Amino acid sequence: MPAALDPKEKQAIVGRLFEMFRDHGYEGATLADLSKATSLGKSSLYHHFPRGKEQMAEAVLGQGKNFVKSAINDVAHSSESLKSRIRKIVDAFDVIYGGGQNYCLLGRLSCDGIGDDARGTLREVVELWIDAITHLARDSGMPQVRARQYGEDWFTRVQGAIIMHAATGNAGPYKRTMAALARLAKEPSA
Amino acid sequence: MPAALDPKEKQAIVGRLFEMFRDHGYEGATLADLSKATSLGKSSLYHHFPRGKEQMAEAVLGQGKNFVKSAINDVAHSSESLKSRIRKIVDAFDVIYGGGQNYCLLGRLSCDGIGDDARGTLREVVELWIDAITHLARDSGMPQVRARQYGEDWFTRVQGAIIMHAATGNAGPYKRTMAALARLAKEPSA
DNA sequence: GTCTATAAAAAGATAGAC
DNA sequence: GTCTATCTTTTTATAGAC
Repeated sequence: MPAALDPKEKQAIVGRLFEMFRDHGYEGATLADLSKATSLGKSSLYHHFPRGKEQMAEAVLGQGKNFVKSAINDVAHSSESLKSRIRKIVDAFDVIYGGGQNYCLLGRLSCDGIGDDARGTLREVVELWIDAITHLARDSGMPQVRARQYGEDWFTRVQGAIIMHAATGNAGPYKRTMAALARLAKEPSA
Repeated sequence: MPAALDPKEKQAIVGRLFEMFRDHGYEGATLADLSKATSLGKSSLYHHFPRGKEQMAEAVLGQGKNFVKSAINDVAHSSESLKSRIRKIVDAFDVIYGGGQNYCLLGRLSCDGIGDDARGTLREVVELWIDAITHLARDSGMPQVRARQYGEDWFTRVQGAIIMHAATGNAGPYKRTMAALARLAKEPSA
């Protein structure tokens, strides 16, 4: 059990690692970068993550999973009105993506050489995300198969929109993607 | 003029570099990797690309630009029927993306630390791509503003579909994205 | 134009003191 | 739990022979 410091502190450290992996990718984030970002020496990082970067990526994806579970999936399955759930979810995405200007940790790491455990968690996060949107689409009146496709395609559009912004600075696709989700609450079926 | 070998050979070398940058990203592709992939010693690579990886990435993106220009943009603006143009373009994407199983060089490098010249070329390639799809949408009967959005959003979906496949192995979004383009030829306006 | 050899820098990882 | 110091390996880059 190499963890024995305040969970709050640990979470804050993982949060800094999160930003580094998100912004620089797995290969692009060096130990020196991660050390500086956390204000911890390299040895301290190894104390908390004995298996090095690989374990740090796992922790970061675990935090991402917690976020998606609580701020996206749980909200989608809550008992609030469809409109209210969608608004909260769009807001959550806007926060984590800075209105479409940030990179996405999931998209970034999905093409990188992360370990098998991290990759498994990555898949779980994506599934939680898609399941949430599928549920919203279902509640808007779509039949199951179509709702599932909607969920997959909406995830797809978000990921692509992040790349679009990175490549050209154009945030239009991101905005339209969020607007499309909001329309689910207004149309009998989209 | 550090280039003085058969243009065909050079093109083949850049093609191998293309695959390495596409599959491993800019940071992830090491000189050792690139050397092995091209069957050229590191010194030989520096002979052809004196500024190292940065210049290699520029060459690779230049080749990508040529491809998008000739196999996508020129085709979109040709005098063939809309249906025929769309089929050729979908086929071209299927070849370069292996039916949605390959990574995309553009998406990959757009988040990496490439140099300013390479980034400029990257933007140009994306613009050629979007312009091509916009032109097809226009020809299908869409008004200009909507057609441009269609082009941007279609690029977005393709990029996202590549990430979806990388993250989960699901090629559905890629297939649906290609199918959506094909539908442009069948509907009076989509 | 390509190679072997080598240098210089950076990255990942560990030892051991405090 | 954190640090400084150190070590190993990898990566980038160059020199110089062929």
